[in-house]
Amino acid sequence: MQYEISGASRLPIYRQLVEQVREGIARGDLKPQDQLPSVRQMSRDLVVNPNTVARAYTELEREGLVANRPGRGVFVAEPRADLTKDARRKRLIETIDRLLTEAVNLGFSEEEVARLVAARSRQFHWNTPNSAPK
Amino acid sequence: MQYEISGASRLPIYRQLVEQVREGIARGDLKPQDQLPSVRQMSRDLVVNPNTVARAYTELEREGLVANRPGRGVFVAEPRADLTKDARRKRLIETIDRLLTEAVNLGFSEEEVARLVAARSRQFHWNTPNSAPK
Amino acid sequence: MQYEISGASRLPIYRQLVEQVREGIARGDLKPQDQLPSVRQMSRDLVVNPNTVARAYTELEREGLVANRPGRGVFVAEPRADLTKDARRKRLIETIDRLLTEAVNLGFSEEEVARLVAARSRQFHWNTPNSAPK
Amino acid sequence: MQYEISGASRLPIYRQLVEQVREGIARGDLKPQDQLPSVRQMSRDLVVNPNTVARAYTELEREGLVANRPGRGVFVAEPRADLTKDARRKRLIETIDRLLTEAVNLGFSEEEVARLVAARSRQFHWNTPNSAPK
DNA sequence: GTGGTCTAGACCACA
DNA sequence: GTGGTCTAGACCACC
Repeated sequence: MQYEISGASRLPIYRQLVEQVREGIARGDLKPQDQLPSVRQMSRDLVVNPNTVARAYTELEREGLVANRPGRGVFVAEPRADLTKDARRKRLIETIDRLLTEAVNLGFSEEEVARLVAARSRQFHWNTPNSAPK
Repeated sequence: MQYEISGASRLPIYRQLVEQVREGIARGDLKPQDQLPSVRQMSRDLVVNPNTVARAYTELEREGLVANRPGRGVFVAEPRADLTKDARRKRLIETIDRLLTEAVNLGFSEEEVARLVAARSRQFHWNTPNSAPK
Repeated sequence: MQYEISGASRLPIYRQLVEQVREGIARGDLKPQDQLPSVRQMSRDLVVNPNTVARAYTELEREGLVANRPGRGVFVAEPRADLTKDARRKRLIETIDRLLTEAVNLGFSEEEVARLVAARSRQFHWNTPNSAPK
Repeated sequence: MQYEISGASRLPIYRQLVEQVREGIARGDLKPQDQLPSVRQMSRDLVVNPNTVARAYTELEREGLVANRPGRGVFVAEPRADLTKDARRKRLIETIDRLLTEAVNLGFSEEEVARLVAARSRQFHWNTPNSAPK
């Protein structure tokens, strides 16, 4: 996978990295057990401070998306479901409401939003209903 | 409308206020020309500094969602749509991708997301396709 | 670039700063990716409160003219044009009418105004018609 | 002439009035010696505080655009030229530069601006070069 | 070092 | 009463 930080973004560098990994996993570009570049490698590639990369990895580990195996590297974790169905629903609904708020404020119609969501969905790597954690 | 701020949130107070007003407008709880609580009133209610409330209102004014009328109060503005279709689309798609990323990471299926989006949509106050800015 | 604020002006300090940066960009004295003086630097130079400078920068960011990169500084943004042609036209015409009103009240003739506008135009850094947003 | 205040404007009411009279004179809708509505009349018509109207008239008198004849009313003044040609030029150029700054920032081309200025000029009531104060 | 947020408290303009 | 501006000074996140 290709990582890049936009010096021009208002987003802190470490957050840009976190987002890219999160999205990489969601799109299926990163699969469980894939190894991420080492902190030093990544920091050289992107010309950023190693501390900044380490911080991004720490954040991702805290979320359970990657696992740090000391001495060997950082790997994409197996999907876990440490949250209850209810907690996960609640979290998703918050994000959905934020999306709908923005859509209404921007003047979109309900249909346009549904259509755009469906269109973008095709680019993601969905769990089959069966494999979804219960 | 009821406003509340949570000290526990990672979101700054003024952003929490902005979000709540935005959502109030999107849900139709706040209608054009409705008066918002005065800066001082709100600052007393929420026990925050008046400057913090004023900052939220200023931000909302810059977005065109409210109009500050010095000496008279702050009011919900008539909906405008100054942004090009392109700029608005781009902004929405970013939010959609964030949503889908989170949904996949949380283990939801494509259908579940579509269903939840449709369900939550009913609580919002959509523009009719005709009145939507082109 | 040289910045200066006049205590005698009826314009608030932060607006004076905003105007000067806007004009600097329009004249081409400030180019995309140029770094502006840091908040603290500028506040020392002009002997104003850092908050006042920060407010000017925030305002400019909301207009899309500069980008604030936390921890790194404030930079001139790449030109964007998110506003619809209509919204931009309306805004410009308001300013034009204010100009013409003043010109008439000051006793200038139509030709003098046109001539002066043309003369001053040469000092600005125009978009080529092709690169202008449609 | 018809006056109106937009409760929705961010501009103070008295300034809205000042602007309308200024523009009325510049467009030729108000001619020298025309009588303006009395403070009480105007305050009733627009449903605003008489103090607010009085304040607008005071401002206009200070600018020399109207003359208050105590006991008889407020009248549009004869065009005067109490400012030197140089002072008037300087003032106009400031406004022109503000216009050009905004035009460039909004992405207009030099030609578009010249065209728009010419178009709007036709709606104003220009002094003939001869009658212009020297 | 950079910008971002918040508080406390002051003074002004507007209605 | 309303909002708008400014200062002083604090603390935090980021690089």
